[in-house]
Amino acid sequence: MGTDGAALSVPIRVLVVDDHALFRSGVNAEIGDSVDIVGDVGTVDEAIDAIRAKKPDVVLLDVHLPNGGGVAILEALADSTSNTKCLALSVSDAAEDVIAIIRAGARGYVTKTITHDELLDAIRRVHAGDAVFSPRLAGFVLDAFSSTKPVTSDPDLDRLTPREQEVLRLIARGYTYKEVAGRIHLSVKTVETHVSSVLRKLQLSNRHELTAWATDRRLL
Amino acid sequence: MGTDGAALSVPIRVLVVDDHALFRSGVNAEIGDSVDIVGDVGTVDEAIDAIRAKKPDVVLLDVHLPNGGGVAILEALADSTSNTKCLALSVSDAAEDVIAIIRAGARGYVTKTITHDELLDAIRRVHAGDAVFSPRLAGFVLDAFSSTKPVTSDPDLDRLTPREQEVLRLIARGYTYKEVAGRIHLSVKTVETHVSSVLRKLQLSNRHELTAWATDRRLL
DNA sequence: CGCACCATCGGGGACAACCCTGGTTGAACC
DNA sequence: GGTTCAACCAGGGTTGTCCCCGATGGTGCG
Repeated sequence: MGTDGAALSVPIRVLVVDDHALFRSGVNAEIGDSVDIVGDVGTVDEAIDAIRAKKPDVVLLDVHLPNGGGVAILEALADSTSNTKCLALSVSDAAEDVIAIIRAGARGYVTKTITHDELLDAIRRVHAGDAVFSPRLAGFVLDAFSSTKPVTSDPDLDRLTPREQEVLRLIARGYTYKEVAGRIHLSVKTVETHVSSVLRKLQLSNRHELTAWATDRRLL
Repeated sequence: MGTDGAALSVPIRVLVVDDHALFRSGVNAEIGDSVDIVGDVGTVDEAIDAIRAKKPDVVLLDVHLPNGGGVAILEALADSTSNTKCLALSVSDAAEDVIAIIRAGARGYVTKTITHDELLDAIRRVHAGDAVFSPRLAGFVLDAFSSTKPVTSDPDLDRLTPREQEVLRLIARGYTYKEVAGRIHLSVKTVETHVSSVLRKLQLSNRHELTAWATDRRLL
């Protein structure tokens, strides 16, 4: 069914980016009949130029390239308004590779162990706006995204008394001492005392660092 | 092939959470032969209790429930060390629903238009550690993840002179006037002047709002 | 050339932030 | 009953923030 689907409508215009010429010609031979391969290049700079010039529908993008890798290409094109989709294609199944290139804007990530039909399907789905991942890899992105390091028992935070934590939260949100005092019915001087001991206990020097500290731990 | 794959090995233990009893019995009838449905519940509290007690392999989780929805269940279980996977199952295909529940820790999201076989496949893949999405929905997560809304031509930002933007960046990072002055070799008074005009042009009242404004636009 | 705008710098003042040294109360613990 | 600690409050001082008023040069423009 692979070839038919593409041949019926306008074929998808694909650019292949990989620093190994043999691999590029392999891709060309495998899927060249089913999609319109508008070019194949081997360097970051060539890729950027080719994407700007030919505006392919989908870029088949190798992750590991000299001079910055696929991420460099995606970042260079981040501001362009084209609707070119990028599908990362790599031998690596390492979480950091996947996360880096997805964060840079790729719409999918498949390993080079993929079959002919699966690759065609992936290209079509990316072109249609879906995200495509080899089975295990999607989990990496979710792990990074859901960012669930609750750190329920934060040793630093535990050293603060309940009242100090309460004040900390309000200060980190940008309220002045006076506003905090009014909000939890204290005197300004008491708020100052609490903030001082919070700063001392956390080894911070001012409320700006405190805000950064709090946002780091997501206690807002 | 659906039934065979499950019957061969130990069947996957599934808990169904949905506030509509009819839907629960529908799921039960559809896939009860292929997986081991260890319970079906209709409220957040029941779900939390049931997950703790029965430790299912996969929770089929409705997104929209009274008292907090599926997100509340995921958050309540975030600290538990079980390896129960949650697959969100919803009528909604809204980006905010998808992002919220994935951020809370769900490992997949499919709409209720799914077919019998697709649902079984989704359950198996989630159980195996993959992430599963209905076609269009994965893109929502990637959009939220790659956080690439540079807003290169921000009209507000353009109204600032280059020097003002430079000072803005440093102030937003928490440096004091004195530190900014030392860093770009100006007098403190000049820094004050620049900050004042930045605050005036952006209609902000203090540096806390400025920090919030800057982080909003990711100019750090 | 006058004019607007930018960048640089200053004085003075009001207020907020931060630190220090105190104090009182109440609850918990030995 | 003495100790310890959280929570509350106060005075006084230094520094930082933000605003007002000004000033000087440089640049580009009609």
